[in-house]
Amino acid sequence: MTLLADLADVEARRSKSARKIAAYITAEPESVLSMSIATLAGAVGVSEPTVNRFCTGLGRKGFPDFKLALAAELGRRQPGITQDIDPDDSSRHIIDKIFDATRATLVRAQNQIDVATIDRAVQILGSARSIVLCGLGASASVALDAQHKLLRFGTPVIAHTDVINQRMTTASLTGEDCLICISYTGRTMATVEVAELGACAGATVIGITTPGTPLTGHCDLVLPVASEEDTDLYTPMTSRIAQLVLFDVLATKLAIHKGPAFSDQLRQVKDSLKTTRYQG
Amino acid sequence: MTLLADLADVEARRSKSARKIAAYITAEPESVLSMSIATLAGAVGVSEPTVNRFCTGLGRKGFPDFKLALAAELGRRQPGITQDIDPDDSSRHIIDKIFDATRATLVRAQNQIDVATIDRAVQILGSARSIVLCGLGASASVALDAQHKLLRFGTPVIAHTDVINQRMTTASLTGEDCLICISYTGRTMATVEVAELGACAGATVIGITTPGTPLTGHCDLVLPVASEEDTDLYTPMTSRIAQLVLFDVLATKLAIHKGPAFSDQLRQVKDSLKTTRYQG
DNA sequence: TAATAAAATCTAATAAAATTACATAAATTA
DNA sequence: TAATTTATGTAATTTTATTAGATTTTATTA
Repeated sequence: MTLLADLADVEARRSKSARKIAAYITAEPESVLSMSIATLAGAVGVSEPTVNRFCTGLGRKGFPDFKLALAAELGRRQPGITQDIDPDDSSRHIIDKIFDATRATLVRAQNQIDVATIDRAVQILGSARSIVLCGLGASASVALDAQHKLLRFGTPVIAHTDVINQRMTTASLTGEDCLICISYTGRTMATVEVAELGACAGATVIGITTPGTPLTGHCDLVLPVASEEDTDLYTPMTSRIAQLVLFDVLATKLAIHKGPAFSDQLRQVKDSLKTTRYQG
Repeated sequence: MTLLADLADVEARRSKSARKIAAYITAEPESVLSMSIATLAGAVGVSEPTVNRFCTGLGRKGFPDFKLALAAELGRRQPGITQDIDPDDSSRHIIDKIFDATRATLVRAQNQIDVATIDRAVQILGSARSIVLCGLGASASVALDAQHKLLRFGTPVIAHTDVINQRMTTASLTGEDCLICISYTGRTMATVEVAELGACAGATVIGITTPGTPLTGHCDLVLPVASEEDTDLYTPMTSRIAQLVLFDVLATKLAIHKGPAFSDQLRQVKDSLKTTRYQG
């Protein structure tokens, strides 16, 4: 179910008209849902059969079937309404609400991701001499999770969750090093100061935070994380989940970036753990 | 979840034919997507205009529009099939695949949750004298995240990510303490041994792991976490996300369990952080 | 560069599907 | 039980999508 991604691929592989259609649909997919094949053909400037061939070419039965697939895809992208938790809710309700809220956060984060920014971050991580991760509170465990993911790449990486250690390490970074500061609020003074220290030391600073906050001022690159919470007393903070998945994306892209020879190293790291486990 | 919920409401409010239609669609919504209005009318045993009126009665423009809404709704419910990541995938594809895989894991975890088990876990946590969290590797950051969530409840809680410290602490637990062991594989020897130590010491042991693994043997209560991975080299480990959300559920239920007086304490903890942040 | 072949696209005709108008039947109420 | 409202079905109409065949565009080769 990667219809929208397939649409992006059309850009390269298919004919001129197909590209025009794909571009139009990518630009405003929602409006296509309420169009007939004639309306869409007119809007794009091609004939109806061309639109129809476009749909069948993408593996659909026809235009209506294509619209259904598009609707399903968009539905997945549209965050459901996140509802506050009521102390009187049943356990089942609470579970559903928390999972729904988490999914909604993921959807928002996914929509927010800019491919070019990710690619630049991967470039930076791939060429960094060392990587330092800083986070406090909930962001501390995100930093540690990221450390665990990045360890396997061979590049020296450390997550600091102690303000003193963060400052000591950061102050002695060089232009070849990369500092990743994680803060959901982007306002934690200690973390902002660490980012500033890192920037002064010449390190490339990547911020994983809410855009437009004090932290972003000291960052060379900001990976925005959807933020729309802290409204309700009981609803948990879900943005850290989005941050974790963001690191999943970075680590995965980095592994691919390193090339096929590197996959042997990944396997070695995996194998190194075998003796620590009871075999199934 | 508007449309499917609306369908359930139809049961009560609308006419006989409308109920028949709603029942049919509720029973197998996916198959309706590939039906024409005539096919559906035939399957249900009503006329085409009746189906049409049913759709408009639910606030849709007509049958095709209804199908689009249904497709969107189903798309939100059922995460796409998790696809392995191909090194040749575009960045957009990789991002979508990772987010989809994460959502799929969440859906699986959500379906797997047993309300009674959660409630029992909350009971245990609520009455524990102290809580010890143990995890290694990826589970270490889950333990730390859980610690961060549980800190605000006042009960002494600590996450250990060092095997020696884990054993030392665990061995000296009492029957009033609670030990939470986190391991996605359920086969990490060190963690299994820690669980055993804790059980011998008399502590209540909660395992957050895959059912049917060595770890579960030493647990008083197992919170299962959907596991279906490690197949692909590049696809990231998503079960830790499910574990985090599981802790969100536990912490939220615990906050409610503690009663309304406790919400003041929650606010105090929140307020205690204010001076560490730049105000927006 | 011109001739030829392949493809992409369009116009027009056909088929399919959905909607509307109107008639009939069922249910509800006085 | 008759009157009235509401629900449902039949058939006609309209909208929408698909197919067939002609035409143009693009690519290929002599």
